[in-house]
Amino acid sequence: MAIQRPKGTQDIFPGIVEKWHYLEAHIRKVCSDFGYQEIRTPIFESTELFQRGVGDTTDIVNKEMYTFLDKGQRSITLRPEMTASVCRAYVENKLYSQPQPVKLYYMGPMFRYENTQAGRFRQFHQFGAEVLGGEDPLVDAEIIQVIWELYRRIGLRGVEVHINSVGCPVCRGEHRERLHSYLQDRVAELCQDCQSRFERNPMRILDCKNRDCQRLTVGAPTTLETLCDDCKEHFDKVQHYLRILEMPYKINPKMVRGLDYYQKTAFEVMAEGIGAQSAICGGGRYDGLVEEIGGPATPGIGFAMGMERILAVLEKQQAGWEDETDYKVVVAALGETAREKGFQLTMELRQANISAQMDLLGRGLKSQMKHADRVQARYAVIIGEEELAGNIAIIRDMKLGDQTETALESVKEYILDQINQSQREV
RNA sequence: GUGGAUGUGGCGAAGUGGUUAACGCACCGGAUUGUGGCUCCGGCACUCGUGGGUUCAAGUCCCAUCAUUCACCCCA
Repeated sequence: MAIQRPKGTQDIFPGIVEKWHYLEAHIRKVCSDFGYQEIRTPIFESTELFQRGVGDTTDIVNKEMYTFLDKGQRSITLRPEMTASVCRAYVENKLYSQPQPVKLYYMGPMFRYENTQAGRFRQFHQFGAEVLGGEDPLVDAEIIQVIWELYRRIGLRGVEVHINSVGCPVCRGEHRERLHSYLQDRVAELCQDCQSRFERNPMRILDCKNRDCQRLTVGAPTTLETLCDDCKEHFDKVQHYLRILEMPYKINPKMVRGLDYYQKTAFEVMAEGIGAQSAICGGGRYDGLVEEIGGPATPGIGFAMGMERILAVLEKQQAGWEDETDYKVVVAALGETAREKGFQLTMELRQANISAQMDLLGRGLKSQMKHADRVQARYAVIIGEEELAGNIAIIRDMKLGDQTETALESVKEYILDQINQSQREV
């Protein structure tokens, strides 16, 4: 049997790749408008980075990493997310000595060994942004605004922003105690996962999807109820700023994100109509992370969004992307000498930034014309023996169906004129 | 890791045990020996996912296996 692509990966080819270009272009523009600069980091890193950065209790580290030993017996992992990498790069390159905060964004493939389903892949793409060195709640509001503004520009509708505060090391202890005593008597009724969470990371029991667990946590203390003064003020201010920007959001006290490094603000964006995996973006504040991986104490916040999922929502809405008006030219030449002339002409057109193609298979005129139609060429330039003898070419407007003759050396000028004219009409 | 669904030519899709496995689209060629989009004609299946089994006979039944897909967990 022929070799096929690994499970959970995809080939993106013409017809679809244009949608990626569309999304990527908007992402770059929004980031640029907000003053974020692109960072590119390695696709693989030391396994230890993710173990420490993402957290040992997470599913990502426990069961989803692509980890292998390289020939030097180093444990290497294909990045499952990029926040840890960005923080590593920040520390390693001493970006903390540059003007703060450092505002970065990235796009690229991530890898997680999971079973696939709608909206879930083993190699998928994320766009994300991170702000390092800024602890003001205004930073939180700005970064959420980046997300919202992108969605506004690409016309994404039907999404909800959920926010929450999961507290900080100061107030987590109290929450943990109160949650423990609340659930103490009913631990046995929790699902298996939550029974182990009870000791390791009880907070996450709150957003367990198991029905029994949801029932048991109906009146359970949320992190919001136990926020320390600092966290509470921070959360209030984030909301205040979001309101100033007239950004709609919902407070979801039970949203506790799966990664260990989050504290204070956490947020998630949900979409409908793309299957069970409805989270299109997630993020939060991670003030202890940079220190955790060996850097100076540095506040940080960021998000990541799944580009496949964004495209899925756009597809669902049938929201398009602008058609690029591309004036393609196909040069149809017959006979060796004409083909040589045509080849030169094709090059000239391309040098003038006109998309031009020529038959490469030595086909007959009919086939070449048919091909010109198939590739939706606006103009066909026909050069045969007769034209060659008269040093002319036929220029056929494929859309209007009429054609004229012009001197061989003025073909380029003629087509440029035509293009200019029709652009003025539009 | 767990559960369900599916697996016929490039794509979509008939086929409910029995001659050379429909059809549509796409692709290639021809009908005007130099001109597209419509029409007509023709071309394009050495594994019906793979391997076993049942049967005189299997794409059609059974088993296994692989793949795809949806869902659970979790996440983007």
